[in-house]
Amino acid sequence: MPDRMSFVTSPTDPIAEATRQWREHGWADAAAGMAAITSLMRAHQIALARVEAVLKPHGITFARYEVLMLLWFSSRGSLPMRVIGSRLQVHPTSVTNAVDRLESAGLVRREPHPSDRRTTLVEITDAGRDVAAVATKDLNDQVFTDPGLTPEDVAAVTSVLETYRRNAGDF
Amino acid sequence: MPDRMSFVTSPTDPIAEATRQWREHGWADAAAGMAAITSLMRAHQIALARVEAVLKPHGITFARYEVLMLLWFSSRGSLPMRVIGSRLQVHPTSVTNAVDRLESAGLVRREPHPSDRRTTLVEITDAGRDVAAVATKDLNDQVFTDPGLTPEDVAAVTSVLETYRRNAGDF
DNA sequence: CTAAGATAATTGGACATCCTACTATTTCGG
DNA sequence: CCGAAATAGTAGGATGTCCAATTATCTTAG
Repeated sequence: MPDRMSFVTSPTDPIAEATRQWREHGWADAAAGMAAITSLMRAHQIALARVEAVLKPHGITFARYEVLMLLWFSSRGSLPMRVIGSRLQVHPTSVTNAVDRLESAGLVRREPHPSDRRTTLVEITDAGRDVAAVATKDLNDQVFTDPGLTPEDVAAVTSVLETYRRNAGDF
Repeated sequence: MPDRMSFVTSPTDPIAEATRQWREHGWADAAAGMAAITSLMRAHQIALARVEAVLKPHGITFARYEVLMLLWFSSRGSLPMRVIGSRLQVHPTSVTNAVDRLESAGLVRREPHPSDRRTTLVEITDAGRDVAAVATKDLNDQVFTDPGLTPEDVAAVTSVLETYRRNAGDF
């Protein structure tokens, strides 16, 4: 009675299935790379959803959280837009977007740069520091402390992706 | 003259810097998980940009490419919208969006399901098969065959992310 | 010292993703 | 066998990301 029990059988991993297809079509040399990159896409989707779910009650997204933490950790509590974009490796327009929303929520404020009038400094507010602290506590407790892998696997994936990022010129 | 040579010094990895901050703030237990997940976000960004750059000349995005490949590999060349969403693990509205654009480009067509009128079948066209074939060749040549990591690292990251995905109920 | 080039930020447009309805079917329990 | 519940797909809205173009402001070469 295999059908009655089908709910306990593991469906095939779509990526394993794609790998099989790649080999069958004569693309064996590319199969492993395809699997790695596709895995990255899916894993990202899963991780992002988990993180966003924790942040949602605090009224921020991961993109805005990253901006907030960057400002929180900065010595003056403020950074130029440009620096934020370069640290987070996102397009200047994404920074504008994130800062717009953070500013509307009162978590940061824009200040003119004292010596370069092209530059806008983004400064974290007290409310921003509060949100950053509470959100970080929740993220640490609910996601980062147990991200869903063994500590060995966590270290392994971080290490390999560090190599990948360095090779890509990420830092 | 360290300043004159600064262009050859490696700037600090923002993730390594964040890890240091996490430990300093007493969140050592969460530091590794934070680093892993943040690495995943950055690596995803890099990989997606590379893939999209290759697909752009073919007039498709990675999201649409995945739909196209799923249909190409299917025995009948067609699948219900619902199945596409469940294989790719994306929201039904994302499938609607991708299929709308693929259909506008003539790469797929919507057909009524013969027995269930709620269901829409998406069928790949000849033009769709052509685009899938050429785009795959380019992706294999320009990205997947040499994704930017050693074969060992590629295997390692794929394996760990497979565990991650399985733990998350991805398959 | 001025004009050309570089840099900082923003605006507007294109896409992808999700969520919350909402409609149309199909399935199923009393 | 009929009405409630489940399922399939879509429309509208929010968010994030990128690109191209624009405005303002430095910087620098001649």
